Amino acid sequence: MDQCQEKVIHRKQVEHAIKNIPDSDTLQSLTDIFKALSDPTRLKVVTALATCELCVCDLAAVSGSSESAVSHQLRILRNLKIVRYRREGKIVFYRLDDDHVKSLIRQSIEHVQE
Amino acid sequence: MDQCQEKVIHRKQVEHAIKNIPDSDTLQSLTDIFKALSDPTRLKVVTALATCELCVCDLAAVSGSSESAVSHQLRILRNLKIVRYRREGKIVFYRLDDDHVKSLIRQSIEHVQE
DNA sequence: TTGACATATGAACAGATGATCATATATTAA
DNA sequence: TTAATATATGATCATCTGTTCATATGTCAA
Repeated sequence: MDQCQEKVIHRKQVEHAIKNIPDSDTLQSLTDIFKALSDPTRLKVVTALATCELCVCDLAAVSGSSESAVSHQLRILRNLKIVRYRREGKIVFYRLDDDHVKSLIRQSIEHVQE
Repeated sequence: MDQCQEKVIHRKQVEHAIKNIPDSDTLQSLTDIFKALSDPTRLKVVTALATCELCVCDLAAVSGSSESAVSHQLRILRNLKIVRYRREGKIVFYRLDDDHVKSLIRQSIEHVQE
């Protein structure tokens, strides 16, 4: 936008295109959520949690990875507010924080399978 | 699924959750597309292309990165069939391959902005 | 053909990422 | 309190990623 100015060939279209790019906060949120879902372990965890709440041990079994690895990934998902958790004694149950991600994945699957 | 079997605490839920995880081909396609959209340069390029076709130089200006960097990213988007291109003389015009990604991003923006 | 321009690509490098292992924390039961 | 269980976390490390720089390719005009 401020570089390569004299080389821009299609000025009108470029200006229009720039307007369509989300503001940097939105852009950051988008890349965050896409990145969260771009790892197979995390995507398995999230799709599993789309059915019901599960504990860390369940999620390790479901995703086929170690409990430690899952726990690390759950922290990432927690920080992004993609999952919530509740503790019940020794066990921590995770669930999706809301249904946004669920419907996003559902729609993505439709796209991919066409 | 085949490891940590004796530690699984909620067998029923785990079995149900596993059924909800997409098959490995679908999973791969999903992580591919999410990964493609998880980089700010690529996401800017894709959202820009949601308005109209643009050449590499335009996309460099639009995304605020070098033409070389954009070209590298465009190859990734090309390989994933997210963008197409056509050459017109010296200039190569890129556009979205279909509207799937466009609507996916549109929906994601709604999620993020709520 | 030569030169200029638009784009593509390979090599290299810094930074990010995800798994593992060891260890720490939290909870419960004995 | 101690031991056992479930989870969390820090350090480490191999791998992956995205950019830059140099160079190659393709196209057109002179």
